[in-house]
Amino acid sequence: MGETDKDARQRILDASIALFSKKGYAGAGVREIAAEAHVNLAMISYYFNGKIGILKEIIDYFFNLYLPIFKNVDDPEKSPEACFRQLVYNLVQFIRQNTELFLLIYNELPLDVPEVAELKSRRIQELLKIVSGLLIRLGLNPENRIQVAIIAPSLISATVAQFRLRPVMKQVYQIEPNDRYYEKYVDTICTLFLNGVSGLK
Amino acid sequence: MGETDKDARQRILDASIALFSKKGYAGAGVREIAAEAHVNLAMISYYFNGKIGILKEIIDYFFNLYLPIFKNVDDPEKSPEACFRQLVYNLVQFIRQNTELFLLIYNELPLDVPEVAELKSRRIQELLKIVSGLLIRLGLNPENRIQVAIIAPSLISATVAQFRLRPVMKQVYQIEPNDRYYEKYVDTICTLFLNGVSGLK
Amino acid sequence: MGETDKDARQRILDASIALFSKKGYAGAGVREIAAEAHVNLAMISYYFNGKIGILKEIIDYFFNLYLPIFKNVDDPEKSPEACFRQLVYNLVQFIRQNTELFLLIYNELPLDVPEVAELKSRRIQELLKIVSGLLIRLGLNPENRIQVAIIAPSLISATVAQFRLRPVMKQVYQIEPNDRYYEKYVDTICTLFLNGVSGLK
Amino acid sequence: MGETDKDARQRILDASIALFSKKGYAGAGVREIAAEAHVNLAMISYYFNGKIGILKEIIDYFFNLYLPIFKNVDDPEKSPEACFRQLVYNLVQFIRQNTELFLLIYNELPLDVPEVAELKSRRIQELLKIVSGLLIRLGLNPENRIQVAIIAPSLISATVAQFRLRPVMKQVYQIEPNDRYYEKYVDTICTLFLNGVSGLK
DNA sequence: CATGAATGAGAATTCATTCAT
DNA sequence: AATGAATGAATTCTCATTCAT
Repeated sequence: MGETDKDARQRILDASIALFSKKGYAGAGVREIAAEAHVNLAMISYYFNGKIGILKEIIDYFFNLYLPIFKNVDDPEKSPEACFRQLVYNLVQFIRQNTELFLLIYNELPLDVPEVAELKSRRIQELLKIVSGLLIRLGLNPENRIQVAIIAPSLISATVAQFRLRPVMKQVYQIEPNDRYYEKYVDTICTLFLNGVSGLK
Repeated sequence: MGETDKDARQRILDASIALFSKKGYAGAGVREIAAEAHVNLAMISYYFNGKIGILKEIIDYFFNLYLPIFKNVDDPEKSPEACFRQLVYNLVQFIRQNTELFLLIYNELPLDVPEVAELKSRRIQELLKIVSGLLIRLGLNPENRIQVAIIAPSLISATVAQFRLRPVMKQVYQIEPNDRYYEKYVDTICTLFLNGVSGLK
Repeated sequence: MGETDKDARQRILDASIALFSKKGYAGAGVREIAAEAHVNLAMISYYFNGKIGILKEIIDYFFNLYLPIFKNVDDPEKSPEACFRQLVYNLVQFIRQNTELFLLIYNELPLDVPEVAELKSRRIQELLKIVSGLLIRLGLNPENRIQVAIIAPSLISATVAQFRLRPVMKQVYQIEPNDRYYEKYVDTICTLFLNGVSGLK
Repeated sequence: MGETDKDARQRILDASIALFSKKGYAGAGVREIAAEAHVNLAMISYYFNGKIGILKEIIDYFFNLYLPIFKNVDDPEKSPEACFRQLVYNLVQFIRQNTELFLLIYNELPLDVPEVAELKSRRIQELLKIVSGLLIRLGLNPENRIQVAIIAPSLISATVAQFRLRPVMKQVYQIEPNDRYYEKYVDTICTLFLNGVSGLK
């Protein structure tokens, strides 16, 4: 009984992530989700108290996975550069493994869905503080708030850019997104930002 | 009569850009748009053949404004660095002046709206080719497709990141987005990328 | 000026007959009609006081053409059989020359369009009385109201059946609807009914 | 639960038949149907996938009732005349018991509703082939395709004519459509066609 | 006469949710 | 826990008509 329960719940979450990611929260319907999850329509309200409940749960689920990535790279034994490289590597790995989930959050972030506005805002602030702290430990001047404010989100946006455009990238650049590619990817982003930040110091 | 015509059409477009930008294409309703534009509901179908027609027109309108930005910075008289700085400056100016329009396109880009899929794909490819060409003229190795493929979208995403998060940025970093701020902004992004790219060569 | 006027009016009528015939009165829209007639939408109200006005005019136009067919075959010089054959011949010729108009009236007849109910009813009664008189002159017993009541509409329905099913008839029976075919058609219907009526006497 | 289901579905079908028959498919609205069926508006899409789905179902329902009438009269024990009389009798009985359904199909047949065009065409061809076979077994020359092609649809149209004009018939001929009337009706049509066909042989 | 814009009512459909079972 | 039916609001779109020019 518990088994079936958990299954259905999870199937709804999985289907929602896939569909919200593809069509946006507003663009995907509960019927669609129920069909994709092989679940009766009414189960969505039963488990999540409506469509918005799914989104709330996804947001929480996401940040609980996502924030640790940034917390775990702060290793005093390693050089700041190594920490930074580790962060970008972890970030790319995370996005590769949770592409739909990540894009869904990234795309919905700036959209106005009143019911989750507060929730989103709180989580993003948490995140930005962590990233900022990290950049300062990498050598940026903490007095120069603007610099930090610019580079922190830029880093994440720059990293995610590939994944947002994946379908187009394949066509335009004939890229095959395999392990080797993402190795180069991490390396390029790291070099770009590490050299860039050096120049700013 | 021509006056009224242009007015109503334009008001619909303006309202749509504002609302699509805020709530996403799927999240904004035609009633809302009509109300915001002070226009009768039926005028939307009259002028644009339905909601999707507005989006198509917006996409075309956007790219017709946007692409020239990239085409116009290729001045042989100037150094590559100057060209690059000019590009980022123009880009930031453009986004500042068309924030909602820009964010709307940026956010809708990866979403699946079958009726405009082809249109979007075609325009993005156009864009990526131009930006890639620009980066190569700036010194990146054209043989190294992957590098170009990574940096081109990263540059744009990094630049737009501020605008996507503007409401949060104010709270977290106490930033006042005025002329002076954007001057620094352009400078920071340019230095970051120019130094970064140097490191990659 | 009068020229253009008359032209536009007539084009609206022609387009309406074609479209009403194809899609029914309710199924055809005024925009469609205006487009087909190469006329501005507002002209329909101008000339006909709205969509229903077109239908009224068509009904009148039709019966003013149609009723004389039945009146003109009552020639005392000819035998009743010859008169009957003349009637069916004229009827088939009329339908061939005004197929769309005829089918439109035939199909709309039983439908409930309150605004023209009275008009239709009056015209059909006129018609039925004429046909009944004709059948009596052909030898049917006028006392036997039921017989007349059955045969009069049957004759017309039987005659029009071909035209209603024309697209299907071609496929099923490989019929080519040319002059020769309609000669046989008239002959068959006449023989069928004349022999049939003889048997009933 | 099965009860309620079947009831609502059936009530929608019944109401649709009544209204489509009265006003035509295009002239009747789903709101009207839902009201007449005492059903929530959304149930129409729920059960039939929209208005057109009702029509499709009605067409199928009709022909599944209607075709057997023609198949079941081919009794080798009886004379061809007896078979023919049986057919007309069955046909009239069927139309009396399903007047609205029959008229609806008859009236919509020639109208252009793209979504059901193929469906209609297929069913009518089925029907015509059966009726043609029947007429040939009744003595018509199978070589004379045109004769068969004319008489088959004429028979049905002649038979249905009364029902189409029922409101007018009452006024013009003071007919009371009771059992005795329809007995005479069947007899008249049969004599008419049997004598008529004899004359053609 | 003719036009394009505008209107408001109504069309069909879809939405997320709820209910009884 | 799970279902299918049902609901009512809201969706987009189309309708016939009218108006100012």
